Amino acid sequence: MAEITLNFPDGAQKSYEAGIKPIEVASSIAKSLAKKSVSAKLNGHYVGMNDPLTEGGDFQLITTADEESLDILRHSTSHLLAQAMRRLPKFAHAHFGVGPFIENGFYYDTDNGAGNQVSVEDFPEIEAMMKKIVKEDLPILSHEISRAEALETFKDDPYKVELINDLPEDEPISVAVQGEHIELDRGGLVPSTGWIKHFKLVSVAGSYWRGQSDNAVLQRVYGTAFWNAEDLEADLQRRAEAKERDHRNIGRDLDLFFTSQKVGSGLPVWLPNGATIRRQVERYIVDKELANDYLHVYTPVLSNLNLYKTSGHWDHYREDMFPPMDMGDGEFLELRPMNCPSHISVYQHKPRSYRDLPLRIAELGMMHRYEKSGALTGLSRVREMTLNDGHTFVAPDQLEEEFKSILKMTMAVYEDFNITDYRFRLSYRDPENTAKYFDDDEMWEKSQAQLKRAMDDMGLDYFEAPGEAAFYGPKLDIQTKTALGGEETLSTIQLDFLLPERFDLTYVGEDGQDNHRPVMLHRGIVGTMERFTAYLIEMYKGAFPTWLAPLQVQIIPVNNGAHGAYANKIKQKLQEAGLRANVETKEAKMGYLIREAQTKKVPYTLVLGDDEQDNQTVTVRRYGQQETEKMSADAFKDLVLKDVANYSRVAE
RNA sequence: GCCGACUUAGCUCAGCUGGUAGAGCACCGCUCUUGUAAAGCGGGGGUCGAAGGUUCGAAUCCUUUAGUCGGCACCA
Repeated sequence: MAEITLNFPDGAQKSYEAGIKPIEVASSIAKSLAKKSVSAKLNGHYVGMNDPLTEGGDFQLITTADEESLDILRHSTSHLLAQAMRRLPKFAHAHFGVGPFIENGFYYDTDNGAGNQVSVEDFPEIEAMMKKIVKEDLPILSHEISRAEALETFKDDPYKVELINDLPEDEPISVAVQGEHIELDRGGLVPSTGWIKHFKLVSVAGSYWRGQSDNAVLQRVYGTAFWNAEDLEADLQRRAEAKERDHRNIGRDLDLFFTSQKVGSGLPVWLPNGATIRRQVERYIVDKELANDYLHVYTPVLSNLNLYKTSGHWDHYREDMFPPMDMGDGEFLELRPMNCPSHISVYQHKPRSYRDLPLRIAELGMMHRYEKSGALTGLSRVREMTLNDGHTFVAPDQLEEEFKSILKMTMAVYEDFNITDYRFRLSYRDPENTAKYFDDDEMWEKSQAQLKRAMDDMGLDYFEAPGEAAFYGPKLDIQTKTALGGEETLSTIQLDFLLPERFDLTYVGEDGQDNHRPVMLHRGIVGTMERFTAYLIEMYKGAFPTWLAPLQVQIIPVNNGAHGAYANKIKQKLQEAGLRANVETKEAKMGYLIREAQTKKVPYTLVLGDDEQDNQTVTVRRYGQQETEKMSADAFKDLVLKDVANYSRVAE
């Protein structure tokens, strides 16, 4: 029998008889290792623990201690789900799409025919069958098959047939078998169904086959799995707690904003509390921009449609714009979907010299987009929004430096908000589908390289995302995760060689010629006020830092009659210092009022009675704390002012 | 926009197979009136998302429609 040589990750080499299984290799090293080994990798490809090794090479065992093992578990759980559904009469003839692991679990796309879709009500029955199959502890074995065999095996599964037909000619096709169930599969599975003990089906939702909106919609069943019950329980708990962070719930509980059918879908109304938070953010960012040489302007939300025809927005986004208003005299007005053409008009208003550059125009610009109904979500996806928009016009040789300075300002803002969880994404055009983008290969190559070079210069980590560029150029997007786990763009810096061309922007160079073409940078730091506020709500779970809190100080007189006047005096003192304070006059027991101040997450609660009044002091209780502290009214004022001045930064 | 689920008082929700609406919190009133997470009693409030239909009778069944939610697609 032939021998094969395996190279282990620690550098060791060992020879085995060909046909040996990873489980046997593991046992030869240590019994305990065999017990916790989930799968193996040979030369970077998965091999099941019970599949024979026919060749040597770099060999690695994956154990339950490896992060990767969770992916394997979840991938296996998706197969288990499919097998269980097939065993139930109701789903015996269901067709299956793909069933991969994802970040927090797995999903499987199913098609049980219109009107018979799987629903959450079916979950208990499916889960019960899954558990039964786990008990059967069916071995999971993989092997290669020919294309013809594969097509024969999956002939009743049209989606699988499509997948097989789309595999490149030279790609080997493998399947995974567990009991009566067979899956088209590349590997990375647990040794047997008995390994899958702790799992849960989470939700089901429609989803286009292969992500193409002209394809059929399949029912995507989501689930998750863990190695032990505690982790599963903790994850389900996390999912439930994430809902408590949802800005839509907090927005209602704290009276921040509402949306209603009466006003219109996707058109949020900012209540006083929410408006206060927004106003603080707006004042903050405008001041920051002014300090960074931005020139703030006001431009109309409504403009001549031709502006957007020239810019290309009309061509690219007509479907997502509000219909133009026909004024009857040949003029068409459009609710602007973007502010760039307005700021370009500012640039064009008079001849520009190279000495003016970089020219930085900024505005809290309100824009309207007719977002598809299914996309609307609270404040994070709306039809009317105000963008923290800025456009910088630079000479081509100033581009990289300006890019870097914008990025520095952005990161300084993040520090003030104590935003630490973000990633840089370089968004390039999709090389497979260049039709959606401005057609100038050289421009794309050059600007994408410039972007990358600037990031490398600054020594920042990033990932590259083909297909995420704007139609006019590549961009740097700063990505974050929302409370509910969604990926979201917080800030963006976009390179634009196109619009200066389209609008024929020029500046007078040192040579006196007014034929030099500037480059534009589009940037948003705190994004739209709507989305950013939603983000803040979720990040702080409604417990806003003092500088943003709608109400900063709640004052509770022990007795309205006896201490009301003193309470009002303190309130006035605080208000004169620019703070937001309120005296509670409701007739209620103190415990009740204290509780209310805490549930409304007011940063500071003052209780004022005889003692305070006699000594001109206040008794302070901070949000989330039980202890109280007595201090002079002035000391308290200074304390809060200092807190406000610190923004959200981590206290020194 | 697509698929599915949901829509009952300001909020959270109950209301079995059709017999014309209920709780808690909130709100208002009264009683109580001095110290850190819910005092007691009483009251007002809903054409059950909307429109059509079936029925002697519809919150409940059917159709259409709107919105919300979960995803997908889209996201300048």
